[in-house]
Amino acid sequence: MDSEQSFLANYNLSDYDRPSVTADVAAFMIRAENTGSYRKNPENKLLLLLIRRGGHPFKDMWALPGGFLQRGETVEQCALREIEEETNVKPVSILPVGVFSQPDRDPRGWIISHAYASVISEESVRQTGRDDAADAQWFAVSFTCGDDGSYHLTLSYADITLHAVLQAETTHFRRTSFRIIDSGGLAFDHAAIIAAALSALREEAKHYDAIFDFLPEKFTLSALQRVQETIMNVSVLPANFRRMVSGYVEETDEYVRGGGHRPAKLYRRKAEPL
Amino acid sequence: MDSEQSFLANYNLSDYDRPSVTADVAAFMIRAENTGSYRKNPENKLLLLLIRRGGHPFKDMWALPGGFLQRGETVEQCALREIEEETNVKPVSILPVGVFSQPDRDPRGWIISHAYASVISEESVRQTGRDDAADAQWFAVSFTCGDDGSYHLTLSYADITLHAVLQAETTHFRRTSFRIIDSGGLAFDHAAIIAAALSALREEAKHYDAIFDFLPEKFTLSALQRVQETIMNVSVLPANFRRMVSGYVEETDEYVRGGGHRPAKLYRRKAEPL
DNA sequence: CAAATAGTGTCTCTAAGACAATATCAC
DNA sequence: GTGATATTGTCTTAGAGACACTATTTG
Repeated sequence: MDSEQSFLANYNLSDYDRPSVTADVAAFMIRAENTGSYRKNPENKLLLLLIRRGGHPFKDMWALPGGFLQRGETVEQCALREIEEETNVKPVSILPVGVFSQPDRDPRGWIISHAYASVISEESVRQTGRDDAADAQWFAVSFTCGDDGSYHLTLSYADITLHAVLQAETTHFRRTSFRIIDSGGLAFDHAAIIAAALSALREEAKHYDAIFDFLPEKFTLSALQRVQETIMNVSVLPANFRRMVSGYVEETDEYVRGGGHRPAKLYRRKAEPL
Repeated sequence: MDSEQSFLANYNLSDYDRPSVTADVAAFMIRAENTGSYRKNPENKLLLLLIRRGGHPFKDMWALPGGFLQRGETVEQCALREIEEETNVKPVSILPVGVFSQPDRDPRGWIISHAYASVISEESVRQTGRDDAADAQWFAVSFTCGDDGSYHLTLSYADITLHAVLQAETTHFRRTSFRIIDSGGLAFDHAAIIAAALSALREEAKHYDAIFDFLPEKFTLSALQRVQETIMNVSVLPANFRRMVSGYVEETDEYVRGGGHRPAKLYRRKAEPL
């Protein structure tokens, strides 16, 4: 009968078969683009960061940023590290999306991926983000649901357009997973990961939880509403939106002037929603 | 410049440092225990399956069933396999709870765990489950929240009582994780996994989504209500509960008699809630 | 009949959606 | 003034919680 200490001294994990473990991150940002008129408010575009693969497999195709889990870090820390390495920006928040472990999902071998969605504010990218790497680009996102449970994911940057088609499948506990019909030129199973990340992001936005991280500390309520509408892809009446978020924000005494219309009060996220 | 084929032929994943990967499952069951009176309905007990560890580390302590991911299966399939190996019952449903990857969580080394909650019906355990293994037992669960965000998890079976204390910590996106204050004699970080699984189960039960899996195909609405109340640890007025689940169930033409009171109609889960 | 559960009806309150109306700026 | 957004108020409707009431069985 041996002690725990001697057991552990003789224990060798490498006796067992092990997969490689990665974290892949769908990093989202919203860019406010000015309209022609000095009166009108800017229009929002939802953007997703993609990396052009330099090597095999899926060479020259676009993929989510990600990388292998390193010893001494958690999977979440790995995801944060990867996104920071790629953008030089610390994401405001990170959200677990799911584990992708189909044995054949990676032609290199047995690799399971932990998917995360992360939110990056435009402000932080302007301040510290490098936009110089040609292999990393922000793609405009369109994600629409057909009436038969099919989803269309369109990612576009300059003259590049990736169009993926997915089929939503409801698993237990009304969770949905996405089966790839057409990867649209995205590497690995990343089309399905992106779809899952967008669904997770929308689920959070429902409760006004992901939307603040896209904006600077102080914001107008209409800017917050545009973020909400950009993510959810539906529009809300301003009066109702104000009432609904009123519990999550607090006034400041500052205003935004110069818009050719009534100045808007700046708000701040309230620490304690209730 | 080499082709993708030759790249993959020379690619060797074992060049990289890899963790071991496990799935751990919190399997829940509800047992209806008859009261003394012939009139009264049975009382429900929420049960959790624990395994007494036969070897180091944490020898002789209680732990969640689980095991290493095998080549060729997904993490979810691994969780299902582990719970089926242990109980001889195929769980009705399985729910991802989180990934636990703190580097020091397992004294054997670098092991990351994928936690699942699963629901098993009492009926299926009575039919095919072996209850003979002395190292696998169903523990009665009590999980209560203090007013300061501390949680008390009490697991009891016969004369064994495990009492763990945890601190809830709200991470981003109002997800809560649990920090172990006192493991209460549970192995590894399983106290935190169990707390997370119970929280996830309650979250599902809010939408009447996990509760059907505890019951046989046909059930009375009051039995369904007792399941809901057992999981959520709150009581509801019968009239309101009936109205709220009315969209999720459909009538059968069968009745349960012999209860010393008005017979109850049996219901069935409705396939399409809306 | 008594005790217990099964099942229905209805009141109130709140929250969400729709919409009307006013306020305030820059040009 | 005009065109745009900012902001407030109110009407209606749907759903949740509370509660009163009826129905039905078995010892």
